[in-house]
Amino acid sequence: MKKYEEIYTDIKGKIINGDYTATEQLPFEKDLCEAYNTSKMTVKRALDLLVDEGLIIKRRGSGTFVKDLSQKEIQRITNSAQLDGFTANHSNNGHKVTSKILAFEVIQADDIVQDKLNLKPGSFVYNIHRVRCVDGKPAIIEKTAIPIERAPGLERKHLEASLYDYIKDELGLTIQSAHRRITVKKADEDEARHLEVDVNDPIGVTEQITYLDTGDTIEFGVTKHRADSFVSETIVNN
Amino acid sequence: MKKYEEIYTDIKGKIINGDYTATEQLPFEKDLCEAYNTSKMTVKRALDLLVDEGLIIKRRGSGTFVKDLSQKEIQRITNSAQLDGFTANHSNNGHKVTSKILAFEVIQADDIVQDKLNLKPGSFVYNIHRVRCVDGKPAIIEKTAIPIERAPGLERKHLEASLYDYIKDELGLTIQSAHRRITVKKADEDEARHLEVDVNDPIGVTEQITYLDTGDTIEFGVTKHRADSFVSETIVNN
DNA sequence: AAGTGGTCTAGACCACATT
DNA sequence: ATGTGGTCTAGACCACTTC
Repeated sequence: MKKYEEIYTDIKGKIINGDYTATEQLPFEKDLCEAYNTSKMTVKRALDLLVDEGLIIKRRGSGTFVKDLSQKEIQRITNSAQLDGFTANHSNNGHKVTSKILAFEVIQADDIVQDKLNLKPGSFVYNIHRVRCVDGKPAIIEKTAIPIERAPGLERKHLEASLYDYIKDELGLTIQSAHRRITVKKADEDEARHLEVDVNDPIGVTEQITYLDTGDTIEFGVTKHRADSFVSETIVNN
Repeated sequence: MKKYEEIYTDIKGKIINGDYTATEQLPFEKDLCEAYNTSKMTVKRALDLLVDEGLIIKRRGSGTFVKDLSQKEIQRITNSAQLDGFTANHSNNGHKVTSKILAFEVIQADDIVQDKLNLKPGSFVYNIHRVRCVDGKPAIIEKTAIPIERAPGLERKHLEASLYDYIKDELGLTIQSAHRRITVKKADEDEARHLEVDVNDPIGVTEQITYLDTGDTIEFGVTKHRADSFVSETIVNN
């Protein structure tokens, strides 16, 4: 493990278990350098990770402090996993994820998909339309477009399990990032039927463009969530 | 301006105006060091900002590349402002923001507010309840709790303009970060009346804890958005 | 084997806050 | 004046990709 990760993990642990409490001042960087027997840049990097994560703040001239976080807020920050995909996200919590496949076809990308995936006009994509269930209850409707040349050999059986696993394990590709956009709408008849809610019930919509570590787009997805299972959490630093 | 910011700004500009196009390889860090007459760590830092922002990706052993972004996606990334508050966010776009104050009082924090702001039991907070309008049309309902001891002298007139301006300019405090949570709900009668929508119409809800650069909480706010004016965009890196 | 980005160092100097 | 964190350097060595 990298040195800055060790320091990061160690200090984070001390915040979680209460060795460092809310608003408490951490040791100075100088002292942390001695304690961990390392250089200033490395300590700074470890602390910056904690700043990004929302656990601490730094003030030039004064020092470094734990944020004024409630215990619940610390838990929330600690348990967040962002880029794992629907299957992993829920099965890690002991739930069973299943998929009902409504459509699986190869079509020409429409204007929106073409733009989002930055494809040439007339490009073909897999068009996948699934209802994802958690413990047998429908949770989301997912429409996914994947450029055919980036996922050759995609089959129906992959859709019943995890698309992300197929991309990672079978294609050997690495997902690097996702650009997300969240909106809200009323359920239309289709959505209501599939999600087992009433027409006009509120729905959380996540649009997502997913990028590989090559910089190429791999997926454009629109996900429609039942209101009762939709939450999105982020931390914004200045 | 800091050197890494200059390099960051320069390269970002070249991506925006098309000097570097989608999927194109950037010069090697070594060459950028020469070009900008600086050291490796500084170039690396500039590039890492672009990675965080979602514009480029780096691959050890291979090089640095512009992501496969559509022109629209580049615009979206470039125009995002996160921590500015409602007033600034909309008036910068040439719109007029007004506020209707529904409540302004000092009360004891309830359990939720107390937890979110990490206050001691029995603490007092300003309780502010406003409808915010853009160009005369209601856009959001905002309930805000502010610990009284952190914002002494808050008056009604500050609420008609921007609360953030008051915090920044008159109290001389600096906002450092915000922890956000987005959910979805049906409009109840109150919400429908204030937002001028129908009962049970969908509503986007943003809960936000705002922190100062001291690490202290300054605000807990719950914001209810009309569906037609609600969007939230984020970039998730691995 | 050569070249890429990633980590880490030991230290200089700077900007800012406190005393 | 002292001490904090922030920036930057010049270079060593490492992990990984490509040839």
